[in-house]
Amino acid sequence: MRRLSKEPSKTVCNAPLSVWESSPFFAGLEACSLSRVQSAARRHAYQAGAVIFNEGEVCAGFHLILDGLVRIYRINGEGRLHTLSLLRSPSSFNEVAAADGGINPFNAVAVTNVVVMVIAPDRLHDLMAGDARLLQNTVQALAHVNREYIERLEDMTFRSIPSRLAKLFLHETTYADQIAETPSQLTQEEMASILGTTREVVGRALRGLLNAGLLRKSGRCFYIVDRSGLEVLAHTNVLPDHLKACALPVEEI
Amino acid sequence: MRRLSKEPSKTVCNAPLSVWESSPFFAGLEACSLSRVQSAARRHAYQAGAVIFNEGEVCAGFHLILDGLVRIYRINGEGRLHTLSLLRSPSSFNEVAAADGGINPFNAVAVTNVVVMVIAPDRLHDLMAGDARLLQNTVQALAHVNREYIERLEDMTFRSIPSRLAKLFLHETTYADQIAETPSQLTQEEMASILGTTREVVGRALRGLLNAGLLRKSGRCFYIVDRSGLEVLAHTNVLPDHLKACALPVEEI
DNA sequence: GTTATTCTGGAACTTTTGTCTCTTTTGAAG
DNA sequence: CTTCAAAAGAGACAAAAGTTCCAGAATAAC
Repeated sequence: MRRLSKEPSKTVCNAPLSVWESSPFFAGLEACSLSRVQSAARRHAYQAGAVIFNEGEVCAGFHLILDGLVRIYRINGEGRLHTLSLLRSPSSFNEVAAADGGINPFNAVAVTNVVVMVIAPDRLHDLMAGDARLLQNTVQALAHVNREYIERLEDMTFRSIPSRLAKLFLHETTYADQIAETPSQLTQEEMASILGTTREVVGRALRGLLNAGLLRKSGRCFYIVDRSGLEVLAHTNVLPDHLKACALPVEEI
Repeated sequence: MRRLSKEPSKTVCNAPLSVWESSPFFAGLEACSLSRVQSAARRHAYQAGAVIFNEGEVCAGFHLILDGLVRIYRINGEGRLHTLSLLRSPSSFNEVAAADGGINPFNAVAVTNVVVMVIAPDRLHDLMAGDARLLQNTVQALAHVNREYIERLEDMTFRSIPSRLAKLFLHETTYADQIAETPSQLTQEEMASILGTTREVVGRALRGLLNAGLLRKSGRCFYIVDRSGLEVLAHTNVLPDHLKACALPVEEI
């Protein structure tokens, strides 16, 4: 995880209001309403690596990222980790538990040093009761994450790993809002945890995409060579015919 | 799909109001508000097999099932079908598109003859604007489906097919609200489309569960023999050690 | 009843993914 | 510049899932 940049972004602290306004959750609120929201929020800071909250615990509330990178993930019995998203400012998370007051549906850790604003579920309910626009925004935001999960579910159900990887590089729809780093910055381990597989498998798939001429590599970074080829792979689950020969291991050509 | 019962349920028509009241979406609304909602809804009837709406089309609105069985599904490029849920009264569907006014995120077809009440997204927005409780309910409902999708996503990411099958039989959390038929009534084809795999693979997994003594079969119906064994399998992804020998093909014992 | 259709059982095989192991490369820290 | 740890490359193998095929059983239609 070395290559996820550890430097805090500088832009935020100069204009803290803009973070609130640029979050779809608080977009379009009247000034007085927004300041009520802001005074209901508590500031929390976490060191790199620190746990923000765990899955299954009583609702940790709504979190808005001011600074830093946050990993949202689940972990299964065998210890395999599935990264649902990597988020940075002005993204928010845990809207679902904040909305229904239930347990946290996933884990959150600080990848870098992180600063978040937290609104407790009770406070959020009060705020929503007093501001129809905020409630509207919540509905919109929940609908949005919902669509993202449906998309992810279909990826896991139907798409091969090379196909998911192609999609990650294109960071289409599903990943666009969620993955904070460009794919070329991610380690293979990191990609594997996003795609729900292992490092070795990602490595193999990357070699395939290189051989097929869809990507090229410079140092450890990958760059897109053939965007339309990646799109075909992402959408159809198979390499286009005219690229198949290139994708074969060298000795079989 | 023969074995999904085609008989309409009888209970509904006698007390149409109760369907509205028993839907979490409309629970707790004041009488006048509820009747406003009801007058905003339009009744649609579909014959068995008829398309209710398609994925990607402009929002078909909020649907509340009065009678019959509805399949919610997605389909991929190669024609494989993933059944997201099988719903009957008083379930509702397409809340997400109704809430954000976007395109339908999935397909819906009538498995049996179906009667639904449909509220157009604009009308729903007006209703929500005039009733805080309805808006609250919408938030709750969206949060709920969200949790279900996170759960399904993890199933697809981490669980083997025997494990998912065990979960289907227990119809835990995720499936409890969604799967209208008891698993023993579903055809293997149907189970496969729910689990995101093929009929043959389901058949193999079922034989495994039979051999392991977790299920027994009578005619074409399966019954649970060892609930705790199924739970272990559903949660850990592997058969408990003391059952492994039983699960081996006969000639290897 | 008989026939046709749908559903199931199951073998044999291919492909994909996961696992294990090892070496090599890279970049960061001293 | 050297040393070290993390990351990547890669082969060999195992396991799981998908595919193809055909035969037999159950149910619905006639």
